[in-house]
Amino acid sequence: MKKELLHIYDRLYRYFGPQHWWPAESEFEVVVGAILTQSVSWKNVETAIQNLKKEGILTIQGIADVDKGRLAELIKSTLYYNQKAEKLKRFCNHLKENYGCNIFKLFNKEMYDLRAELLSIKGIGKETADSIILYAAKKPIFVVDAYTRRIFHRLGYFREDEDYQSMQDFFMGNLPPDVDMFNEYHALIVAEGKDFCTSRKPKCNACPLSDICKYWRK
DNA sequence: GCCCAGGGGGCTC
DNA sequence: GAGCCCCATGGG
Repeated sequence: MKKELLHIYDRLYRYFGPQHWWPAESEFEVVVGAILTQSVSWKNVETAIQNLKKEGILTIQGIADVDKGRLAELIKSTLYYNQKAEKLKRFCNHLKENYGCNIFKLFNKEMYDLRAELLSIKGIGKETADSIILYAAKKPIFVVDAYTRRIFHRLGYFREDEDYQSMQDFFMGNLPPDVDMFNEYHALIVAEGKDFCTSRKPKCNACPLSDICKYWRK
């Protein structure tokens, strides 16, 4: 199993090349992006991040202090903007109240303590928490998402409705805990999902995994 | 006009 | 624990 997973990783890496995730200028910007990208394409997030930078409030203090309606306006491109404005404020207030706005004090925690604390903040679920842990805190947790489920279901590893935790356990139980590899693997899965393993009409003939995919047997 | 994109929470049973 | 609904932009 380990060899199979590493083989798939190698295939994707050779095809797509390094993905350079997470595109952000700071650890805090990763967190903001992780919340804003919930159920929306990254393009929409970039617009919002630029707005926050222009406004000069892409800081913990800045978001904690800005008017909630104003914040919602600035991130309007990211869908569910009212809820996301609340989420950003909740996270920043948590950092302000417990860590004096120093995100690294939070990130210094042991990985699973950090995960539990992130999950306790309303608006941060498993995928968002794990993205923060891997891409901002740089600890070796495997991020799972809808693409992961779809691709590995079609490859024959998961059921169509496989739950998050069992998918994460599967990867973490069969791969060495390597931050750089986990970083690339998740990003490569997203690239594969976007370009080939799409939900409606998968482009199987061009897919770098088609010859080992159960879904493509015609 | 439709569908879906780098989800999460809340509610019911 | 599963099954539903809500949130509410932008690109193809």
